[in-house]
Amino acid sequence: MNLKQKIKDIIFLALKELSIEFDKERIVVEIPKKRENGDFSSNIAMQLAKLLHDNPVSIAKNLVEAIKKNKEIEKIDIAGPGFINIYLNDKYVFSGIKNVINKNEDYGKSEIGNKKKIDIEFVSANPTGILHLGTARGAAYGSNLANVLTFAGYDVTKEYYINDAGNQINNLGISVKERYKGLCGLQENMPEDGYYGKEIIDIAKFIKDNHGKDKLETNLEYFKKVAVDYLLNIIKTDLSNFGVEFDVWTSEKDIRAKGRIEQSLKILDEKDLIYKKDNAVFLKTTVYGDDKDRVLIKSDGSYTYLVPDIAYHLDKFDRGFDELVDVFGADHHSYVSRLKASIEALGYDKDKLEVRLLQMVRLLKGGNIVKMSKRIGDNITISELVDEIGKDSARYFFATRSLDGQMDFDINLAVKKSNDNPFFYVGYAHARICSILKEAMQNNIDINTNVKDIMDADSKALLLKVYEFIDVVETSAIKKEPYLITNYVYDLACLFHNYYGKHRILTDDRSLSSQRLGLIKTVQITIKNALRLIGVAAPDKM
RNA sequence: GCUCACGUAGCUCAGUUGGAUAGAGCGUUACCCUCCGAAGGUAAAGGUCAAAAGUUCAAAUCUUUUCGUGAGCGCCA
Repeated sequence: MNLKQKIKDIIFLALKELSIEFDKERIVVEIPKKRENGDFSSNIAMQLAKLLHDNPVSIAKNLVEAIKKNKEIEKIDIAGPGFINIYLNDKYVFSGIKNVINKNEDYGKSEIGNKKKIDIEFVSANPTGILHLGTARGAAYGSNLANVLTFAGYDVTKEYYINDAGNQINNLGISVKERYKGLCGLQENMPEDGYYGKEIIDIAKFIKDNHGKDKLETNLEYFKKVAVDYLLNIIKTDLSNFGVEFDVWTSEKDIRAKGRIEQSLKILDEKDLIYKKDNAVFLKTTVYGDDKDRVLIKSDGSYTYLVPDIAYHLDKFDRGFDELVDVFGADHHSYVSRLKASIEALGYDKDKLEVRLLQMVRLLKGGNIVKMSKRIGDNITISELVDEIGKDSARYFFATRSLDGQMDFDINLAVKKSNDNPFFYVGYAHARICSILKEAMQNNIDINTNVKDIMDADSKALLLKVYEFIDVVETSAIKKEPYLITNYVYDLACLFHNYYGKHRILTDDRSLSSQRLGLIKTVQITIKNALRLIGVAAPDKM
């Protein structure tokens, strides 16, 4: 149960009782920063002041009378310019402990998603190199978002789009072939826009080790295929080690083979949205708000990147999703308007596609910016990241940041300061609780969920924080901002550490001890569930 | 020049349906282990919320302008 939502309901009913018309969704209930301002507070009276031509305090007075009647409410104040501060009844609050413990790993789950089918496409890095730091951010985001949405009751598909056709793959094939020629003792002619990563040489070596010089006369298709397979394999392994798994891998080649391109072009042509100019074929994206029309077929007869992408989105829409999410790097932001325009041109609702842009990650080494480029190959790969600071620590780090705002990642600092990582702070809270629970078990002290003797302000504050989890999950899902989970779990850990310092859990009083155990068990469950959503395992001991 | 982000403590960042005295961590300083894990807690110091104007009971938050930082502006993807 979402307590904040419950308070909204109570206020809504009170308004009804006073015959005041007000949209329920517009009622604002918040958790005050200061505990003395109530467990929950609302500015509803101030919002209504203008509407009712009355002063907020007198509106609040009437509302308070109506709200008071609910048995869950202990006390209600009017403060300052007209805030309504609500305090919940202790008995009511503490009776929820049982529920949290019974639900255990399902605690925090919500139904707001209503099984809505949603497709999240992320990473989708071209198989022309190894995944680096920048893609790690997108990988973490997409994976966390999928977890949160699933927990909130959505039907989620995680999808990776493989650009395994087109120009870049040609370049890849050529690069590998040239490296191979080099290894075979021939003159190497690496193209200027080729790929210079170490892994390209590895692939060439791989071919040479298996086939010697037999493949020197083989056509480019062979090199392309070997390279793509080889790199995809690494990409899958690296993602898996980073805790990121996909449900669907869609290949551009397959999309082309299915005739999706011809199908898209036909639809656009029938709508008269295509025209020829300067020997090229243009799509009238300006009709749908783009700055200028975009080329679909170049004057040399080949497709631009936009064509297979339109075909791909057509394919996704036809698979029956209620909503599509694309996660792109900020360097593709100008692409959003033409993609949306294209979707509208196809006759689909462009608002069903939500594009999330993630700002760039800058890599620092000892305070200096390292230029990251897949072509040059000077970068930190995901696997190096996992090796150096650990999967959980890395995942936690990316999860703390919202998508907007670029981030600097100093690898030297990340390694050195690993003990100061907030992940350890949260993990430590969990480990501490586990340790206490273990100690209790050895002394045959059971958990008692029937709490009645520890209804002090600190216990209540801690428990209310636990209850906030479900609201955080819902907000995080609606806003598609998984970092809210990280913020929350940090706050929860902070409250717990504070509580631990002030209140001894296990004492000579066995009854009191077992009640406190019930309380901290809810904290442990919540931390564990929250961390699971961001792909991090909660440590039982450290 | 145009488009999109961002600018909050020395550093890294929360504060995003406008709300009460703007908050954490790191770093600095002083305390707290006879006792469930001190990878912790308590406290101090640190702010013109980039700047200005506007909207209103109320602005870090919304609007406009200016400055700064980053990304993009292709018949590349």
